[in-house]
Amino acid sequence: MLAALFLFNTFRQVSVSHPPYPMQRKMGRHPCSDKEGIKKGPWTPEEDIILVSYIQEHGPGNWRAVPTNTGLLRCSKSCRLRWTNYLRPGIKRGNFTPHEEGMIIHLQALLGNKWAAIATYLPQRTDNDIKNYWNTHLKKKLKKFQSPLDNPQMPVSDHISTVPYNNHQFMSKTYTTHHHEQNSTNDEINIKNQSSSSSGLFSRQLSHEQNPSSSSSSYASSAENISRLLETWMKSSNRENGEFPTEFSENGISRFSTDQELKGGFEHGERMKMDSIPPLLFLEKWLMDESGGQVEGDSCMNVVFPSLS
DNA sequence: AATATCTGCAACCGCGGGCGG
DNA sequence: GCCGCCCGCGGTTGCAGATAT
Repeated sequence: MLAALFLFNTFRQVSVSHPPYPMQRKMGRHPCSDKEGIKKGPWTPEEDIILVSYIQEHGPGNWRAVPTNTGLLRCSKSCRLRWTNYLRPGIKRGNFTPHEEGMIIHLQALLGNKWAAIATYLPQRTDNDIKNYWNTHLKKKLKKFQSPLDNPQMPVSDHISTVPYNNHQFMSKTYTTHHHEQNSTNDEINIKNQSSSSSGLFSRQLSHEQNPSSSSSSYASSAENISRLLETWMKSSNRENGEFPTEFSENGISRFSTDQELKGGFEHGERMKMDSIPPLLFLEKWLMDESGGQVEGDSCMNVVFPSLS
């Protein structure tokens, strides 16, 4: 337990003095809060933990009260954004699959830049992620095949269905079929109605939406997000003083592809890569080792997030 | 190796809708 | 109906890292 407390306290200190996140930077104008003492820019792991702990206890919403009740020096808007775009349970990060790409392309063609509406069909992705992916990847891809779009006789969906996406000709079959069943003034409701009576991709997606396991306030999922932050710090600490185990595997599968990966860590101010970070199990294992087996499973979580116990 | 340019994406801003007083 | 507050959305910014020169 002492080791665990040491871990948490050290984490707090390290995250403040040597944040793995980039230092706070200036961004745009300052209306959300021109008030003194309101912090902006990237969130630190410490802030993330405070926010997640609070939301776990009180649930999301009433964002205005969050900064007051947590002591976070952030405006309510920033808290909400951090939660919905990053810390919220069930968020999938990393590369978009061809399936997801197809969904986005076709939904964008149908709905326009209604990212929130599009995101409802990709429950694991945030509207911000989808928007970013569209602006940085898909727009360019589609541009390459823009010449057919100059033909005004051709429906938009037909143009898009001609895009030679690697392995998902399924897009053409499924989506355009649905699209042709309706006129050009489709809206979200029409799509839902269609999908509910078909066995296509939309319906599969919708069935997921109707059983949104990810929408429940699953602490485990939320903890996974936070665990990423912790693990990054732990990697960094390991590099500096070597007091963490160099390998941990579960079910015979190594959590780290290489020793170098584990020891790599991040330089101060280096930007964090969220994709390649292993789960909370590493933290559990280390706490267990350090505590002689006294801290494990839920106890681990209680140590890291004492407010939840 | 040094510098310039490009890319990805977290976080910001302003606007508008919903709601209660 | 008006006002203020809260929240969600879409567009934009600016930095870090990657890539090109």
